[in-house]
Amino acid sequence: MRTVFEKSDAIALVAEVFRECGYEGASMSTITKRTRLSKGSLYHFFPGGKEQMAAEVLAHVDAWFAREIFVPLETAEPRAAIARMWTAVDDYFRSGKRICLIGAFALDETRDRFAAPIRTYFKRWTTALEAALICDGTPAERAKQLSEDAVSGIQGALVLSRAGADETVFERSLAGLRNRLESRTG
Amino acid sequence: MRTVFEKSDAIALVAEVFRECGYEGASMSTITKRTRLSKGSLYHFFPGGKEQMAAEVLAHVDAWFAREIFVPLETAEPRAAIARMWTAVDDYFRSGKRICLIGAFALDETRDRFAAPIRTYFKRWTTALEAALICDGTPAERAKQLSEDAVSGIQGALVLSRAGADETVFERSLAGLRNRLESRTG
DNA sequence: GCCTCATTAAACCAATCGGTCTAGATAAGA
DNA sequence: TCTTATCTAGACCGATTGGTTTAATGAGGC
Repeated sequence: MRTVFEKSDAIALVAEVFRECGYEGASMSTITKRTRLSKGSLYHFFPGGKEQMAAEVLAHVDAWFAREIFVPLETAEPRAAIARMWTAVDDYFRSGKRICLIGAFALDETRDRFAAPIRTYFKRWTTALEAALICDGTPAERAKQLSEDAVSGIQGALVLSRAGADETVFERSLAGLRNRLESRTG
Repeated sequence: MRTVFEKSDAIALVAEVFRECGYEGASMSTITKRTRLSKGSLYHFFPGGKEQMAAEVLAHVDAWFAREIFVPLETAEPRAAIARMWTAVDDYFRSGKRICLIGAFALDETRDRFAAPIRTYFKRWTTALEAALICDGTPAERAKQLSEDAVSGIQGALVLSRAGADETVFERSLAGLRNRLESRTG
């Protein structure tokens, strides 16, 4: 049997495997099994092998966040953009059931392989949020702290959620972060 | 040449390798190289292999936190115990240069292997902190939220710090979390 | 000084790793 | 319809994986 994929499908499928297993934990055989893509297909789309797969997956994730969150924060009306950010985040991480690939890569030595895209992703997120807060009238110093708190709070909520202490912890944390951001903004 | 180790040394050394590489990323050859322990020694101390190493490392980390943080929160005077927690955390994570092994394990499928100790660690931390806050006069609902915020905030700060966006982000985040906890407590 | 036994070093193993290659299937253009 | 270029399946490769075994080492009790 032969099933034909497009590269964009392949990226999304491979992304999910990296998200679930991490870079080292995702072996080629795991990837072929879970994506149903054969090695032939994978090496056709990604001649650079596993490293290229991960690099393109990171770029794909970054592009999603840029489009849905960073650009709005950078260009749209601050309050609307921030509100949109919260719903996009909750949506993307499926209420804590899905983790942040880039955050996970940052924790172990995988970071060394992809240092630049990882740093850039977080830097752009905090900077964009900070700018939106300032634009909305928050003092610069406070805006910086609030934006870092929000982004790092999201990452922490994902860890706690995945740790399985509580099913509802992600939603609750997100609501708390959102509240804190809004009450200092308005 | 022959160097003799004790098991407790072995656990601490192996822990550092898991922390840096993650469970899957830490191959036996990586572990032998970085710890300078031969396979013979490792399998002598941990007949159950890599899985037993990780299990004992998790127990070792949990014991440290229990002794230095959880038990004080559960039994000592709340304010002193909370103050002690912050210094212990900053110390343990070396100002963000070291990550939380248990948090990292929670993110990928390694979690499925060690679900119970991972869940217990975070549950005990949040519960102990919550109890200390209540004991100090914080309303129950608020105490729950504050304790979750603090623990997840620490995990998030470690992610951001390792992502390398900023050298000082961990200290700054920790100070912010501490402030928030104290201002609502006092 | 001599045993004893916990501990170590390193050769060794099957299984799996990431990666290559080839033969065949198939869609699209001429 | 025939050709061509793209894509897929899976056998195959050497290297590395987690794990086992065996012989040697050496500290501590006698």
